Amino acid sequence: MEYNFRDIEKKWQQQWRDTGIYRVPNESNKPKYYVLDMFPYPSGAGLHVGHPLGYIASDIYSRYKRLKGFNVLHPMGYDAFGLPAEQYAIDHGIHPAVSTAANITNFRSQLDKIGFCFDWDREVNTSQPGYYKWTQWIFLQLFDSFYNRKTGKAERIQALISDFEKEGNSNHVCPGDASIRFSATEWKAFDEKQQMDVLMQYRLAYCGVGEVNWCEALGTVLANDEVVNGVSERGGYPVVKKKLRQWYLRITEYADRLLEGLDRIEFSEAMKEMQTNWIGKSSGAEIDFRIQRPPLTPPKGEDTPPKYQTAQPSLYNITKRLAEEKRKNPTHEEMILWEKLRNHQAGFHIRRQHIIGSYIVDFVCLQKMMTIEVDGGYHNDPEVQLYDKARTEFLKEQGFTELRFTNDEVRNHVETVVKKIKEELSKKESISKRLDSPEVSPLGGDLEGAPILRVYTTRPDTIFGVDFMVIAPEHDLVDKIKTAEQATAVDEYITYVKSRSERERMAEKKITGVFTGAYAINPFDGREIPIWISEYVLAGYGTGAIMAVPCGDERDHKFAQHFGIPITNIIGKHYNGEEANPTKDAVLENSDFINGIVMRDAIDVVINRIEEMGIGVRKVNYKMRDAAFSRQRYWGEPFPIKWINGIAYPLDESELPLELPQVDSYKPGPEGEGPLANIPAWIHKKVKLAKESESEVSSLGGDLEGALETNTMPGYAGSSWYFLRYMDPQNEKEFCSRKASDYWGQVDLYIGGTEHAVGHLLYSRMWTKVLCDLGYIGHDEPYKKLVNQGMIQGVSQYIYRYQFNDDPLPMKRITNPIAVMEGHWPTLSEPHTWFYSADSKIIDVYANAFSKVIIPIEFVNHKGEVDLARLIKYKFSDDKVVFVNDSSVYLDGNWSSVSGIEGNFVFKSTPEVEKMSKSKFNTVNPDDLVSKYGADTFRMYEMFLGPVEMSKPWDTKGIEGVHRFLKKLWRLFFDEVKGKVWNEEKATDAELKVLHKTIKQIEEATERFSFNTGVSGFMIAVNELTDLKCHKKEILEPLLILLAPYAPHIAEELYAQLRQVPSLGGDLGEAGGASILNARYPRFEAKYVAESSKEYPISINGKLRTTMNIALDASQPEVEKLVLDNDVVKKWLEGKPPKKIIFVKGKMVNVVI
RNA sequence: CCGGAUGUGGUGAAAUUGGUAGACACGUCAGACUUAGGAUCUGAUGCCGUAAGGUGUGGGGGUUCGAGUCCCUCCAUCCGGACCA
Repeated sequence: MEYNFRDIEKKWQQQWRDTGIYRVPNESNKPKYYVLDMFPYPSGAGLHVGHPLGYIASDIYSRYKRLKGFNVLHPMGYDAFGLPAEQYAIDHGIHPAVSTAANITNFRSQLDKIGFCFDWDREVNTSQPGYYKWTQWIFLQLFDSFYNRKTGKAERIQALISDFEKEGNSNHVCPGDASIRFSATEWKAFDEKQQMDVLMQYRLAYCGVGEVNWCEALGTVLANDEVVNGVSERGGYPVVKKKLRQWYLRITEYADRLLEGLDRIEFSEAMKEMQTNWIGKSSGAEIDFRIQRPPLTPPKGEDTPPKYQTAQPSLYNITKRLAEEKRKNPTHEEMILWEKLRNHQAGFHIRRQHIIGSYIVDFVCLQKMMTIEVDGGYHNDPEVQLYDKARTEFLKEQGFTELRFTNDEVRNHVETVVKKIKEELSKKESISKRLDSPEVSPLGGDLEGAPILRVYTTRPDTIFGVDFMVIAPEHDLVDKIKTAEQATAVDEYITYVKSRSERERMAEKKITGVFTGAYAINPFDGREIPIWISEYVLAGYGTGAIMAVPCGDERDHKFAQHFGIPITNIIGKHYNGEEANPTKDAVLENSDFINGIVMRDAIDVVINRIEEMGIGVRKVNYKMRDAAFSRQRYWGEPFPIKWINGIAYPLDESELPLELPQVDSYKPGPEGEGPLANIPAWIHKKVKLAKESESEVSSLGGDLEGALETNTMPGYAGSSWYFLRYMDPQNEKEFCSRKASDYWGQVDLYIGGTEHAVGHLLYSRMWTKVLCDLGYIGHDEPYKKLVNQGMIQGVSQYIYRYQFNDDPLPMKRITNPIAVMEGHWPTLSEPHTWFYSADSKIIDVYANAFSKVIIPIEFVNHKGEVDLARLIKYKFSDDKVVFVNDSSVYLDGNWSSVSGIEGNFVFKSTPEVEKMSKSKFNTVNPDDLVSKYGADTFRMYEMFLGPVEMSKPWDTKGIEGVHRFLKKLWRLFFDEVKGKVWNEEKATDAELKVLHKTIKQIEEATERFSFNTGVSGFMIAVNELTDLKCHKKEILEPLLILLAPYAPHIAEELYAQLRQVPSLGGDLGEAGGASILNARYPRFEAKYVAESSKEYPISINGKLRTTMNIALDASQPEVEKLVLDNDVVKKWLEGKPPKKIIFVKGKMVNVVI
């Protein structure tokens, strides 16, 4: 009876399917264990041998845990939305759902052949409405939430609104724009649109404006990897940055919790490091510098811009309405005072209800930088007081003095009030008089709302080493501070920067920049610091401006050297004048009040000082940006959002799933919008809005006409929560019942590649945290342990082609190094392409004349020899080709020797290890291997290759060894001639020892995911049992259970064979335990492997010289005596006594001479 | 440039805490059985050397009775990130 793996595997796969043995219940008294593979995208290319590596590892572990008595969840499904299917649809007109379904069918059949224990009843597919209904639902939760920094959790927008109504936003710094501040009164005065705009700045899923890669020629938006060198990958058309409305996830709010959570999960240090770097937390300070600059030339003509723009531009549309409102409805007291102050009555121009920053002051004299407030009774309200305090601080920071009067004072003593105002005004210097002085107030002159230069630095301690400032070319200040003399140079530079692609900026390390003409003032010593513009400062990070400290920062140093900016040394001998030294351990010099302090300690001193002075704040910064969450594509989840009058309203949950419409074309919409924008029926689709929105909209006039969102969600939307859906995949009422998620909890083991280190893994961690904060699940980290599988690389094969160039007769030159015998060269009537064997010496000699040509690996045998006949037929059937090695020529199907020596009629290719991919012709299809060797062999060989985490090249050769092992195992049970050979005899001690040694070894290897050593453990066991001629059921049955996770089919078959005879040891399995899947894992018993003696290695001075068999319970003196009596030891001692004898019980003996 | 990982026979690799380096396989060589061998089995196989012996885990240095393993330093390869103040 032979090992007929084809029949066996087919039979058991069918049987397992029929009995539903892989179905996992959500209720069980067994402990749970959740094993998950990273969500595959079902690509059209199908699987190659690299893909199942992780699945096999997780399958083995799942089966192992099941045998160990766990209720194991091990599901599989498809991340089915994505670009490739969309591209295929554009190219072939086939609906992505159709091609995706076909890919899935193929994928599934490939997986099935390998014999995985997935519970297919739990299969999910992100592109099916039943699934993406819940993706949309979660999006709505994100949209309806904000991150409360006070509690450190996501909370409902409604809670935020009620806080706004009570106290404005004084307790909720706006994450979208920290300068947005308003009181409860102001909030209430905002109209619907203003309120919604403000809320949008808080939502965890929000809409903003972002830059996309827009390709005019293709009329579409391209992904980053579709843009190569500033042009489109397909077609090579120019790509520009275009601003489009985009959805984002406010993941930055979770930066700290994402960092903190890393301490609680078992990811590799490398992985944690990557995530930490990506989040990029740094702490330092934001410091404001006043800017000094010669006055602008007075504006000419009619269109004089308003002279005093003090409002914060981003909020202007909100505050303006509010100010107008207030001007129209002044309080009684405000009117009284206004009548006394208007028209220069106080000697200066006074304005009322004027916007400064995001605040509205009652009265202001801009020339004197003085504000006047009239307090009503409500200012006793604590929240309003808090708001007033913030405002006073802000105004003070801006250089304003504030006068405050009560309503009573104004009503009853208005003349005294006016007198006081006049006094104060005349006391203060006018800003016009101080324009040239370094004391100029940042809000003065014509600085048009851009008064200060705010920089972010991690090194405030270097404040006295600042020799220049650098602002990003995109910085708002650029146009406002450039001087007339520098204007042309600045404009030219900006043009130059715009002309450069991001790639160029990164690739070339050119030092470029331009001086603005303006100076910042060092707040501590009044030094004038020139302000430069350079592309090395990024607009998106920190404040888009830096204080440059050349002696301590390499880039600053190079910049200073390049432009000849004098360098201040604040670290004495630590700076050598040649290159910057970024140390924190130097003692500061030339640094005023921090002289003599170690830099590390000075950081806090300076931050405290600037905070006292009100010119800066301690600040934590993150590299991480909010995650873009929309795509201008068709094949993704539609957003359940309707736009009405510029406001985004969520749809009612009853509208979910909001299904993708059928389209005729997958072409992008106008202006880079997604294909959905082409469908009027989509845009105008009648939908029900969420309840509150519905009533708000109707209260505004009930115009429910609007437009459905035309963006779709990105690929990672569905994969950010899929691990939850597996727990409760058929639930139509919830994304996952709390009961199910509480039972299954975290994914205990997550296996997948490193390529998702920062994308998927961060996003799904964030989603989990939000869902946890909102109370939908009970844990805030999705994956307890992560194992990264290495990549299986392919081995590509190359041959060498001779480049003809202009030389029509290369033969002579090329053949020169070979001793060619006269008349042996073939006579060619027309030009041929010449290929040279990898071992040809000519290649070394004329290296430049050759180019490498990739050939499919199936034409190369294991010795590296190319099957030329097949290669020519496949690849060069239309070409005239000649193949040459060092002594022979292959032409027209025949080899002939061209040298005196006998022909060596082989043609070799050069192997190279590369990524496995279709384009490299180096893929190996698992289906072929499974049909040739069987799934069990394939599974074990993938594991045998090496540690799962490690990348390694695929080499099909070794699979024979594993196959041989399974056949050898089979022969312990059945002989080809004799048939059944297994028996029920009592096992010997030696046999039991092999078994228990193996139990221990396999169990330990499996526990630590060392599946390669697990496989070799089985090989050793089978080799040893073969040597012992052991065919005993008592030994073989437990061995099969050990093997079942690795090679389930053969284990099940042999187990069934053994069980046709009543077992001696009683029933090992549980209810319905006929299958080995339900068997109980054998218990290791130390007594069977106990030894009484050991073959000790005997070393002399640490070098092994001999071994001796010594009893394990021998004492040190006994051992010393034995060892010194040994001939080899005696020889080395040469009669002298040893200095020392080291004896480690059970390990070794070392004699020191 | 920064960060991470990895360097062990011809190849994939093993060596759980510092204790017999190369287990287990592939490949190669020799042999057996065979009409045949791309089946199966047996033996050999790190390198140098006939041998005794020497030498050997990327290079150099260190700690130790003893280092693939710990420390320092340099080099190479691969993978990420890109000017993050």
